[in-house]
Amino acid sequence: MELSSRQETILLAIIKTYLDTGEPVGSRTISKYTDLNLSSATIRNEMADLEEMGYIMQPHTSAGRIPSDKGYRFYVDHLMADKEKEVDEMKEILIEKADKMEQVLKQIAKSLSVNTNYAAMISAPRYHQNKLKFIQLSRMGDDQIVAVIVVEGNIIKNEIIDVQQYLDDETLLKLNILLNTHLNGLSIEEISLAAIQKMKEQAGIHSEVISDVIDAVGEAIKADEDLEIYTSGANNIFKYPELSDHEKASEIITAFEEKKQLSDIVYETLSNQDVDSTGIQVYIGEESPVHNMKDCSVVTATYELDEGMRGTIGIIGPKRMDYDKVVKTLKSITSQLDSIYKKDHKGNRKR
Amino acid sequence: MELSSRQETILLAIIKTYLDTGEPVGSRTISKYTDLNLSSATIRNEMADLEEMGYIMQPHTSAGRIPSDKGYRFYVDHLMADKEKEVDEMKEILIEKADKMEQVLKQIAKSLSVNTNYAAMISAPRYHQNKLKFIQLSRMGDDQIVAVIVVEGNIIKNEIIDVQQYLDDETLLKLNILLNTHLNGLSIEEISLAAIQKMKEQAGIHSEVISDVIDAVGEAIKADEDLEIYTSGANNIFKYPELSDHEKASEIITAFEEKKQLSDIVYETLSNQDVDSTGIQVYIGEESPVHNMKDCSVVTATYELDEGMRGTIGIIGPKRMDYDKVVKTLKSITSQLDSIYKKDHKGNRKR
DNA sequence: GTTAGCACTCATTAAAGAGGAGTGCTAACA
DNA sequence: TGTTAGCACTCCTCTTTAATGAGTGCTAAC
Repeated sequence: MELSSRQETILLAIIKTYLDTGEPVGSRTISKYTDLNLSSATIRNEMADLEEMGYIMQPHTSAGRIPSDKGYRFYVDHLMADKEKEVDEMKEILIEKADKMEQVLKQIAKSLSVNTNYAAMISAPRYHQNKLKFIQLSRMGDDQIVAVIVVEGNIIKNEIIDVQQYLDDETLLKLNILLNTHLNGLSIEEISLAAIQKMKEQAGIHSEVISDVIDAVGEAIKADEDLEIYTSGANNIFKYPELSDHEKASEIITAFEEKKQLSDIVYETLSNQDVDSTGIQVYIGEESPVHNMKDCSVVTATYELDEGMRGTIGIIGPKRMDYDKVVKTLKSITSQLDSIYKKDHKGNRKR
Repeated sequence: MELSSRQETILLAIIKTYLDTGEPVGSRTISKYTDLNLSSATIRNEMADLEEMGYIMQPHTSAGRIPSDKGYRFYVDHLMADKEKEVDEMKEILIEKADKMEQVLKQIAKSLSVNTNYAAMISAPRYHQNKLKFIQLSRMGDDQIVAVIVVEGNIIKNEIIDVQQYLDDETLLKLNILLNTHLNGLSIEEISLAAIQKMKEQAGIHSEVISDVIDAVGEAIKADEDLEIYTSGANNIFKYPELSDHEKASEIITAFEEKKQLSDIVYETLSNQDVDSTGIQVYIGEESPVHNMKDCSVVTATYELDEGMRGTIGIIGPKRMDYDKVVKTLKSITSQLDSIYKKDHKGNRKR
C-alpha cells in the first residue's frame, strides 16, 4: 500500500518533530505547525491510518505518536533528502593531518562525538589482500636477532628471535636473501608448505630461524586480532533519556569497552560495502548487526585510503538521531580522508 | 584523640556491615550481631562519639550511620588486617602466559574486573630510564628506508624515511655504524646537540637522514604518548547504586574512555611507588589523584618486570569496596607477574 | 557505665485525586 | 466524499495526604 503525498507530509512532520523533542507528538501540533491547513481531526484520521500501516505507534492510549523502526526507515530512504539543508549551520570537521595514523583516527573519533553528540567509533584501516613486501633480519646481540617484516600498506611487524648459535654477517645476509627471494610479493595464501620446506633445506642448520620467521610472517599478514578500533563519546548516550537507564546504558558501554561488538559492526559494514554506492549504511533499531544496539541506530561509512586500505567509521546514537546531519558529517569526513591520504601517495604515514 | 578498643570494634562492625549491604547501619543491628553484648542504647552513645570524631556520618537524621572517608581510611590502615581471612573462598586469578604482552594485560584487566566486580585498568610496562640499544637502517625501495630503533626493554620503533637519492649498501652500512657508535647506550638526556652536529658533519650529504633518524629516536625513547592502558569492566559501576546515577556514571565512563585521567593515576602511583613497601596504594574518595573519582575508591599496585619495566594496576569501585579482597587480589597478581616474567629473563616477550 | 523507655524525625511508600494531553468516534457541513 | 467541530473517554503525570517504620537523642533509673 502506497502512502499518499499528504500522508508522507504528515509522517515527515511527525518524525521531524519527534527528532527535535523526543516526546510523542499529537495531532494538534501537526495541524498547527504545518502548512497543510488541516484540522487536528483530519490529522488524527491520517495518523490512525499511518499507525495501522506500521509507520508510527503510540506508547500508550491517549499519548501522541512516535515513529516506529519502519517509520524511521521510510524517512531515511525517502523523506530525508527533502529536508531543507542548513549547510551553513553545520560545522565542518577538519582533519588535522598528524604523522601518526593512530592520532588522526583518535582525533576523528573525538571530533565526531563532540560534533554530533552521539558516540563515535572508527576502525584503523586494514589491508584486505596483504602481501609481503620486505623482510630484514638483523643481529641484536650474540644470541638474538630481530626480524622486521613489512607488508603492503607499510604495516610493520617486529619479532625478536632467540638463536642457539651466533650467526655471522654472511649467514644473516644469506638468510635475508633466501627469505626475500622466496617470499616477497606473496600473500599468505600463496605461501605454500612446499616453499617453506625448500627454504628450510637451503637454510641447513638454520632452519629453526626460518620457522620462527615464517610464524612471525603469518601473524603480521593476517593481523586479524589487531583490528584496532578507536572510540569516543560513549558517555553521550547519557544525553538521551531513552538510552540512559541502567540496563541499556550498561549494555552499550560494555559494547564500547570490549570492542568485540564494534568489530562485528566493522566486518558487517565492510562486507556490505558495495551495496550502497556512497558507502554509507544506516541500521535502525532491530536492523543493527549486533543485538546490544537494538535500541539505537547505527550509521556507518566506509573509507578507503590508497593501496586498498579500508576502514569503517560509525556513529551510534538513539533511534531519533539526526540522520541527515550524521550522514552529511560522515560523507564530509570520508571525502576528506580520501583527499588527504589518496593524493600524497608516498607520504611517510606509518602505524 | 584515641579510639577506645570498644569504639574500634563498633567502627569495624559498622564498616563491615555497610560494605556488605550498602545501607546505613543502625545501632540495633550492631547490638544484635556483635559479641559485645551491649544494648542498642549504649551503641548509640558510642556512635554519637564516633560521629563527632568524624569516622562515621548520617545521610540524614533518623537514618543509620555510614562510614566517612576518614572512617574508611582508619579501616584500611588499622582494622583491615584483623578481618578473618577466608582465603579458600577467594578465587585465584591465574595469568595465562601469552606471547604478546598486550594480550596478557588485557586478560589481566578482564579477570580482575570479572573477579572483583569493580572496574579494572592496567598500564603497559614502561621503562623508566630508556637507553638506546640498537639502530638499523635498511633500504626498502629506491627512495625509502626503514629505521628500526630498539631501546632497552626491547621496545621497538619503526620509522619510514623518504630519501632524496638512492643510498647504496656501502653508504647505508656507514650510516649504521655512525649512528650506532655515537648513540648506543645513551639515554635521551645524554644525546647532546653537539653529538648530533658531529654526526651530521660526518654524514655529509646524508645529514638529512641523520636528522630524521634522530627525530625518530627521540620519539621512541620518550614513548610518552603511548602509555597504553587497558581497561575492563567499566560497566561494573552500574552494580552500585551510589555510582550509577547519570552524572556520576557519565563522569567515570568518560574517564575510562579517554584514559587521560587513568594515566594521571598511573603517573601518580609510579611516583609514589616507594612510599609503601608493598607497592599497594589505596585512595579513598577525595584522596583520589583525579577529581572525577571523588565518589570512588581507587586501589593501585605497581608491578615490576625485569630490566626495570614498571606498570600500574588499578581497581576502581565504590568507596564501600571490599578493600581486603582487592588488596589481596592485587598482591596475588603482581607476585604472579613477577614470578612469570622475572625468571625467564630471556623469553621472547615483545610488545 | 549501662540500659529501658519514649518522643521525635524523616525517608519511603501507597493511595487518592486533580489536571491535562491526546485520542476515537459521531454527526454535521461543504 | 472529504473535512471538521464537539464530546466522551483514556491514561499518564503530578501533587497531596497519610501511614509506616527505621532509627535517633535524651532522660531517668538501675
